[in-house]
Amino acid sequence: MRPLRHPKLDEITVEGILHALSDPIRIEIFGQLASSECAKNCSAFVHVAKDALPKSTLSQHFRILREAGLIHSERKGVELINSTRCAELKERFGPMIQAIVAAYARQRGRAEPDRK
Amino acid sequence: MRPLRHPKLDEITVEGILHALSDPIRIEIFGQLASSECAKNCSAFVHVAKDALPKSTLSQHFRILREAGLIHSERKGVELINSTRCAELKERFGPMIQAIVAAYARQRGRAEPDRK
DNA sequence: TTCCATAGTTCGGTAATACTGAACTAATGC
DNA sequence: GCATTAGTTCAGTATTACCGAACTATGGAA
Repeated sequence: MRPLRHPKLDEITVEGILHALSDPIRIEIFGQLASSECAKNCSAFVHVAKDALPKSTLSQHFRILREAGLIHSERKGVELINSTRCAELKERFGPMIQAIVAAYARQRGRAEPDRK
Repeated sequence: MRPLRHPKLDEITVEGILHALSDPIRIEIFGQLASSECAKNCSAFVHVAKDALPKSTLSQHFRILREAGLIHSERKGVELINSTRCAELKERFGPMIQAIVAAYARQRGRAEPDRK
């Protein structure tokens, strides 16, 4: 099992971030991680889509978020703990990421106005 | 030749915008359109990449930007005049788009600090 | 008009990415 | 040891992207 690759700050690009967040599942995962600000394992997101996600798919999505520099993943026993790198990213990408998450949250809000 | 498709405001999604801008060529095109705020034809962007772009490729990139709702294209004689839809997008996506363009401009700035 | 040049689009083949079931690895506990 | 849980890697298929060649649309010149 190859070690988890986390890019350095200066290897992170705008295009890479946009690509990572241009997938509905990934932006949903990142949005939830960013809003709750508490670390979560991968399996916590099995139901982000309407159909349960295969874990191989989920694993790829986390890899893409990680390699774009958006999240940090760390082994903790048998599971993987994921958290955002927002603090590190703040200076260079903070406003962009905040604006993206906010726009996505508003979009979700109007798509499902009757969430209980 | 099928007519140009411009999505309505409420058909435009965050993911769609991010996908359109997640390509280096497209974000460069959009950035230039947005910063100059003057409409340009497609061929004006043949040299956005270091190698000249085939026009079929360029055509696809403009289609993707258009169908994501980011630009408006209009036939004017033999050429296509492209401009951003920033005014329309302002309310729902303005801060996000501004932040993306700004982050990308800064990134370019540090990649080529010696532009003359 | 017909012909030609210019600006983009569409088509088709190939190359690169993405999805996901099955097999595998790593850590924990019995 | 064996079983369980959490996630990764592999491999086959499916989708998407790139780009040369052929095509379409407009405007001007002969």
